Amino acid sequence: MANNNSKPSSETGKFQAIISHCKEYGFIFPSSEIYDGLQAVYDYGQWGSELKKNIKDHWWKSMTQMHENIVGIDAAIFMHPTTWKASGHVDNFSDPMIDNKDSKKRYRVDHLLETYADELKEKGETEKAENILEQMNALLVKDDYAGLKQLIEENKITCGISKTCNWTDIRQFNLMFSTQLGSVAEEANEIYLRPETAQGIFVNFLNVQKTGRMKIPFGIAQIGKAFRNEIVARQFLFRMREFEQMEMQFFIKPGTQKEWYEYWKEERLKWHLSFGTDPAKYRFHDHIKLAHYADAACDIEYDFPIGFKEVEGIHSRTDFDLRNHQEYSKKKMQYFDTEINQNYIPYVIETSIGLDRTFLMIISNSYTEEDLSTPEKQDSRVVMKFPPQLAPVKLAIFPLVKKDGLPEIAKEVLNKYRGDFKCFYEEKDTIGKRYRRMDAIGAPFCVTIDHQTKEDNTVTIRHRDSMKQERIHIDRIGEVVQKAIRGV
RNA sequence: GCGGAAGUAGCUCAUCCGGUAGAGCGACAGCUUCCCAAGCUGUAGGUGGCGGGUUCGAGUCCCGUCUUCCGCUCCA
Repeated sequence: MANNNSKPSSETGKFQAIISHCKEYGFIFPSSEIYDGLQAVYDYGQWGSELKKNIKDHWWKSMTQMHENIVGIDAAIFMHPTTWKASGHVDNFSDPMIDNKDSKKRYRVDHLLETYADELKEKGETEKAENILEQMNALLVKDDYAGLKQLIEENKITCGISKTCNWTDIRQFNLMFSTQLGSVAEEANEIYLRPETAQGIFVNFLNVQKTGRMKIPFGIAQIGKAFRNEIVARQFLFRMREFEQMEMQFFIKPGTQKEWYEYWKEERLKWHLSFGTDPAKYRFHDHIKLAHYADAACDIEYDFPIGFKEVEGIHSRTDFDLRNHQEYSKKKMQYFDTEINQNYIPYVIETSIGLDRTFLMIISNSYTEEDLSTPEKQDSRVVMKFPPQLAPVKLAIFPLVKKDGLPEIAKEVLNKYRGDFKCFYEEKDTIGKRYRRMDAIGAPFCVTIDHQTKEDNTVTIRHRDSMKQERIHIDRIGEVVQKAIRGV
């Protein structure tokens, strides 16, 4: 899979340009920037937060409003610590790592030893290989890092690059952030900030099923923050330590997971394409190596300026989570299916999309630099071609000049529509400058009130993408805008 | 975490061999302007990432530190 993701430098230049644009026009700021920022944490600015909210609303509606068998919840970020034992996050996401001092390469300790064991097996030394793996597992269970290092050194396991056995001490990288619950330090319990929102759904499975009288198959959707201590968190919004997920867990009858997995794959891709994006910008990536909880998994990848990257994951999670919660909590996580007169633990298909990644996807897909030069004059513009439904500002309202009563009429228009959708009023600078500023934040429409408006109640409405203008009656503005923002 | 590069006004950058910072764009106020940025006038913005050292004197030299970018490594 080596380098099919790499992009020419002009494309990484585009990524830089997008990052700059996001900061310059109030979409994204580095977190606590006045203190030099905080690595891999970002804040959403005045237009970014509008865009983000619009994406959320659109997803939420497509799940809970457009499906009668999907409901939403909003579970807390703090959860009982046992949740993460049951989910496997405590044991499966704290990998010991080791670095070779000469090549500076970093390895997962278990991978390093397993590779060595495989080599031994190839040479026919099966017994020795098994022995090493046995020792490794025993040491891993005890978190005996000194012992693991010793095991590596005793066997003279070398780095593939440097061919030396010059290793650092073993260090552990924890996926989850922890904090203390309880006001007195000594009595406080260590709890985690959730690394995924899904568990909030699983622990509420029975509550929702019973109080909502839900019948399988049904889904529970949730939007919320999650936190992960990534080893390397970079690439702008793509890999953040604090991020937001939009997840839906779909509970189904065991044995039907194949069909439902395929169904949701298709359904989710349709959602993405509903933005009018070029289908060639998307691809599925099927997982060969599956996470500990899945029996099938794929990603929907989008062709970012930095290459095809995962935006959404669709996982067939089996009954792993509910079964484990049943075990740890001693509460029956079962559903009585009246059709077959039987109890069972439902299987689950998960769709999990990164909100921040979706945001970055929409931004990347919308960001356009246009050369508008004519023989007489050099000209260019940057325009965010957002789907109108997602645009942070729907309508900009300008008086052509700020006199002759034009601002008064413009403000009447503003007051008429500001309750229906986000409007922006501006009366300074030349009309051209104002148009271009609106292009930069992606407002799909600008209306301009001019002297003719006073005579016949018509205004010009200017379309963002084509820059075309048309003259319409002042009472038709709302209808034109509404039609566009319904049409995603 | 490692290697490389960089950090000067909101943005892009300049300041030659150390002598207490300057431009364009932008912003703001006003003028002009009857529909697509770069007409006119004026104003405000920098303890040169931060800390220390050398020096009569440091944005400029040295050390440390933080942050960002590129590459490597790792991954729900």
